[in-house]
Amino acid sequence: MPTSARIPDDLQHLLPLTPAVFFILFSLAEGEKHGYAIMQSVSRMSENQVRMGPGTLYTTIQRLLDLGLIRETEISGSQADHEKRRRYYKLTRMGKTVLAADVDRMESVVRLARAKKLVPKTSE
Amino acid sequence: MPTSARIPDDLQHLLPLTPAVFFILFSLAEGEKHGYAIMQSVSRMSENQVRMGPGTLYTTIQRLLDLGLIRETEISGSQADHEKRRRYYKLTRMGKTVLAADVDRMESVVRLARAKKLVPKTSE
DNA sequence: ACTTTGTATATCTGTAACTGATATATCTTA
DNA sequence: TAAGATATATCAGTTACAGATATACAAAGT
Repeated sequence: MPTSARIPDDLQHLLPLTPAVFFILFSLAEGEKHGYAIMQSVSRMSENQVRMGPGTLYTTIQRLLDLGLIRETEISGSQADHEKRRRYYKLTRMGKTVLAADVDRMESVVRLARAKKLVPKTSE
Repeated sequence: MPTSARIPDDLQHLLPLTPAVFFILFSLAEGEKHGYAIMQSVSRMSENQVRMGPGTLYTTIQRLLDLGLIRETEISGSQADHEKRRRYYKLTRMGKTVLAADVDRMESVVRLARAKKLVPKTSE
């Protein structure tokens, strides 16, 4: 299994991921996107529970670039005019690893909660 | 089922819970605890991944009190001397509801991630 | 033709949340 | 009696986030 790399010490402190970071990484796990598309997909995925304005979006994107969790892609091939101003991002290998680690962590928290019957299911 | 109340608008913005808030509520879901015990249980539950110092702990406790998600309990009955300075807290009904909502949210995120195969499992 | 709405990125200011250090005091154990 | 664990509290600094504002172009309505 290839993507199972360990997380270096200087990124360990990111876990657990903050909601904004998590959703951006999670959104990019679907495939590469530009900023505005990330905003929309976060709204959609969270059923409008999470409202991420441009302030949070673009500053967080910048931080994730600096951390090396995402990177900007060179869009090749034919582009319509309106696509020229878009800036596309994708997860780096490290970004995938960090995201996967946090999903695993969440899964074990949920399992623990259910097992101990600490938390009743509210719906479904 | 009784604990399935809806979350009022003024608390909706708390979701998704920040890591610090989540862990304190989650820890108290096991039963009432004092602050120091919360710190220890967070370390234990997260296998030392989450390090919550006294700064985060006590300021977050104060915030959760103000929000009505936890409340201080009157410890009745016999107490050893060293227990007198402890301050015990427990989840309120609203605290349980908010925690349950966030666990549900996490569960659906994990399910979505696995279903779409967005995120490979790193271990197990 | 013009106005509104949507797309798209960026920045700025203020606030909320978190971090680490420091302080204080008691209890336990060596 | 000194050290380390228990226990709470506060303070100063930083990080992360939120909301507003700005810019600019595209699309669609009237």
